[in-house]
Amino acid sequence: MVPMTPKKNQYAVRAVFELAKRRGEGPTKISQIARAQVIPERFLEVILNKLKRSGLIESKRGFTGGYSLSRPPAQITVGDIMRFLDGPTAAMNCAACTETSSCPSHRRGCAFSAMWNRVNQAVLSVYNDTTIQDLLDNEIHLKAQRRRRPPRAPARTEGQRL
Amino acid sequence: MVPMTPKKNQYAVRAVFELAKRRGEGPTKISQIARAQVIPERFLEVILNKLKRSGLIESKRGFTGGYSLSRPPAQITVGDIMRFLDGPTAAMNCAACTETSSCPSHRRGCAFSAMWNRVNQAVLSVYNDTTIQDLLDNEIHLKAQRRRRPPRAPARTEGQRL
DNA sequence: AATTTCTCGACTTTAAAAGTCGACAAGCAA
DNA sequence: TTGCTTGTCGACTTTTAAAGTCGAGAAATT
Repeated sequence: MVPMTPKKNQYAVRAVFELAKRRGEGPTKISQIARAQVIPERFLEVILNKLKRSGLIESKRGFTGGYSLSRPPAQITVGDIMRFLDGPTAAMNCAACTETSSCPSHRRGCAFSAMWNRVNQAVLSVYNDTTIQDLLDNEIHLKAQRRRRPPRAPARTEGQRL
Repeated sequence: MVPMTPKKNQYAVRAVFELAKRRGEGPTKISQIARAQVIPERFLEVILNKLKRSGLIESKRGFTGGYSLSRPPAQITVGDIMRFLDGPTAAMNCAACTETSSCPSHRRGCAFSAMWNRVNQAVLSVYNDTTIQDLLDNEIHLKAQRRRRPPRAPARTEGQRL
């Protein structure tokens, strides 16, 4: 129904999230992130390397090396990550109407373009409204919830918190 | 950035849209729809055949055969089409947290699940709020606009109308 | 009967995502 | 300065799902 977010993007968000969790502990190694977030290490390598060029994260080599966040989690949105990964190319294009040939009435926006734009905008809004700090806060809440209740009870309040 | 809606789904919407345009003219043949909407004919065959089982469209064989809409365009939403095509399976699953193994904190919703849910919900809302009639109305508006202006002028009011 | 159309399942192709690798460069520590 | 450890980089391979094709058959129509 809703097209799945690419794994690469998910990994990227999770990795940044993990860095946020460990902020202040000095650089975190790829291997640590990979283990904590269950991401294929060699693949994560590629992702982080690319992500570095966004300026969102920094790296250091050698024995005490690793990655670290370059700004506070509250100042990084999921949208920042997504936007960088997919480049400005894929930013605003309508699904059917960008390629001249595949859309019968492509001259000046077809009957569908408004809808595709609204979909894009809707997704973007969520991403841009969600900071890494928000995700961090979610985790804390969930942990507290888990501690308070008997283990393994089915989740009750799902999907409300940002 | 925003994952592209599958072509199959786009084709389906466009096909239903085309049927809506021709409502009242008797059954429309696959070949006609394919030509009008620039969809590979043999592929459209598969799509329409499947879509038929949703009850949204009807078919008739033989010389005067073809497809037709089974309800008024105002009573069909894009969501109806999407929901049927992807089945109830893909309906509500979070990107990373449905498979036990791929998400480190999968027990009762991870820090991310709320966000993925919000994305899903956002997209769904647009789809469910958009009827085929709405799309029809868009087309009429665009046509009128085109007639009123000198040809090939750049689009001005883009992405506002439903 | 002949033609036209949809029907159905199986099949092939294509493209992108996902994942891997080897060699190298930088930093630390003994 | 030698030898670890870590990130860097480009090229490569694998896997997967989407996209598209096909042939034979079944219902209508003339």
